[in-house]
Amino acid sequence: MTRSSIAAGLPVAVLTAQPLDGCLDYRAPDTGIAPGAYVEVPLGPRRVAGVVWGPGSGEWPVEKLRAIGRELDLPPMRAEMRAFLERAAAYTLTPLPAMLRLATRVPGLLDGAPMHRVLRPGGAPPARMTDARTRVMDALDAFDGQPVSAGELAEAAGVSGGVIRGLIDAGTIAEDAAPRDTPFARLDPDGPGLALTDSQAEAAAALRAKLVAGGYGTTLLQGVTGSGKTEVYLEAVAETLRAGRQALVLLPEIALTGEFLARVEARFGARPAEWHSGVTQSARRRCWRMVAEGNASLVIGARSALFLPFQDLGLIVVDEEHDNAYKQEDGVLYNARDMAVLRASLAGAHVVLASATPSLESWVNAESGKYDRLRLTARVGAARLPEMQAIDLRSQDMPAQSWLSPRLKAETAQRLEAGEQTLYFLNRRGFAPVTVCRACGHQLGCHQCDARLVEHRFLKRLMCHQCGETQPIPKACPNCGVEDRLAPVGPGVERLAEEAQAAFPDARLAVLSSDLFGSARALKERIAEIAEGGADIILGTQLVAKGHNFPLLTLVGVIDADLGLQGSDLRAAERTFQLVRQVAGRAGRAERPGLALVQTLQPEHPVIRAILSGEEEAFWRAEAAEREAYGMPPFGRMAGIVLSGPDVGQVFDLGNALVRHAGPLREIGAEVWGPAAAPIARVRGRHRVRVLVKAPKGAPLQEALRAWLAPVKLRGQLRMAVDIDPQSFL
DNA sequence: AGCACGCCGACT
DNA sequence: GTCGGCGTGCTC
Repeated sequence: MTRSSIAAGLPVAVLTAQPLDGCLDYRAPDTGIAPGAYVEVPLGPRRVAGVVWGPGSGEWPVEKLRAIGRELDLPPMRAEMRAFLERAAAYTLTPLPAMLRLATRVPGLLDGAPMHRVLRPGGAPPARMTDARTRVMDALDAFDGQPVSAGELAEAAGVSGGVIRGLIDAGTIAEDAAPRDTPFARLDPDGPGLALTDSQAEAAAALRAKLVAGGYGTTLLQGVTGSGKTEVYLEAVAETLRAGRQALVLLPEIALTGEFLARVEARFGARPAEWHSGVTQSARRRCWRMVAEGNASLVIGARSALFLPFQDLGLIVVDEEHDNAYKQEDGVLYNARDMAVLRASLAGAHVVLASATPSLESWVNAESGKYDRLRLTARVGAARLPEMQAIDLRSQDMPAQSWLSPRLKAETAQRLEAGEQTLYFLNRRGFAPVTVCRACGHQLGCHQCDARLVEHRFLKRLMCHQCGETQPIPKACPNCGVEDRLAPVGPGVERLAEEAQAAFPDARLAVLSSDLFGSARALKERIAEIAEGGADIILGTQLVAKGHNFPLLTLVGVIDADLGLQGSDLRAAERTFQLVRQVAGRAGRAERPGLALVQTLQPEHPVIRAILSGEEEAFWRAEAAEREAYGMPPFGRMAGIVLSGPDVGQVFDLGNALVRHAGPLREIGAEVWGPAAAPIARVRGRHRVRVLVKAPKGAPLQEALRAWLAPVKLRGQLRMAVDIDPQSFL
């Protein structure tokens, strides 16, 4: 029993993942119990998992307390992890139990470590030795004490299960129970890495020095596409492994993990643990338990891996840190990049934020010295940054409903001639974004959501990109009933493919769009095929902006650079800049120089100019100045309150009531806007309304929000979600 | 989250 | 009469 242990019979606060406001009090078992212990507790008619959070509140009469069921056979949750969950809950205004749920979302937590039977020599010789039996015993010897199941042994010896069974019955082979989940293979930090360039080696040395010094710190690893950021931060991982600590690498997209795992395996000689939505239940259980026991030294994962029970976390890498996939948009609303920094600061770990085009938040933190910064300015090997040029669409002679300019087509023809690849980037899935009736002008929309229906010609259906629902393409206009007058308007990648195929009939085309692949695996395979030359022209949505290597690619055409610049969203410029830069970075990664052509109607726009000139710092400075002028993040703080319900009037009434009683917000000098229709105004029949709050930097925003929202009672179907640091704030 | 309680419509 | 729809409320 440790010093902080709670003695037998005293009230104990236990946190469960049930959607309550906080802990419940239970009676400590006869042995006493220490904070952090994983326990099973009775709750109503059920038994649920929980974590001992500390001494009980004492608010519940002691005689009414129920006893803790039992302590689970798991290493206790560390104090720093409990602190992390509390701080994350307070920051995101999430109830603590919901936070715990993220940290205990693993199959079979209550079941204990699953066991299976393993075999070892039993000593007793069989009455009769046969040829098959000899092979089995030889095979068993070859396993040399490693746990082996009956099935594995039968396969190794080339015999049927019956032979093994006979030997077990004879006592020649003995059975033991052993945990089914085994430790991950030790990773060799000194395995063969790629040779580093001078600037890579310099950056790696700087990171190693920080890790050796120990303690919390955050480094922005800012390197142009193709500069080899991965190899640099893998050196930081190596240093963490040398110190015997655990490392976590977060990736924005699970489609990227395959390529990445292969790289890690080449560098460290074994596969690391994996944690994301594509991992099977049993692999998930093994990962969680091994991380908790310190038997997994490196985890490659999606944002939720941040909540794994690391014992000694030394390093978190957030790759492509600007990617908005790090922002969880439903359930608990958190930004994994920010939570990584929080967790590391509590664990005494280092954070590496890697990106070619950092988020403005991280860039500002590096400028102000809050984060360290390492730059990689040169591409590895012969690869050079592509030349970037604008194509002013106003000066190009193009027929209606066509999107490939003569200039872009001419360059493409040259690449086809030379056997090189071309990529057309258009961030629009489907065939056409709008379907309009030529008779009455009606635009086909989703009846569930306020979104237009997008024609998908491959599927031969109309799809709502909000709720994913599809329907056949109608013959008659649902508004005026006139037949055969529905026409697609505007381009999607599928339509662009049609135009490209017409222009280059002999070219092999590949369309890369998330909706065309049933699984991450299928997508991965297709990308590998294309990288090896399986296509001449690649047509892609933003999917292609994320870290895939196409060595034969020498020309990138950005079909519509203006797409992201519309609207008044302050983040739109940042996103466009990041996306176009990342896509352009795909060109000329091997020995051949690349060219990126950016089609635009506004070549004089500051964002387009920054993209073309490569004056990245100028772009960030200009963006930062603009945000500062408006008091926008990161120079001010924002929160969005999203209200939803089936009755639009009710939802607005609640919004108006909130705004009328915004006293606690005014007290901290915050501004309140709204209520207004949320950026996605209707989803699956639920109307969404948003109230935006903007507070000065340093104001106690969460505290004020709590005071403001505490009295709100949600009636009926009404729901409320608080989004701290929303991604869009138009 | 589950699971019970409770209060109104269409059946034996 | 009662079987069952799911709105509301509770779990130490």
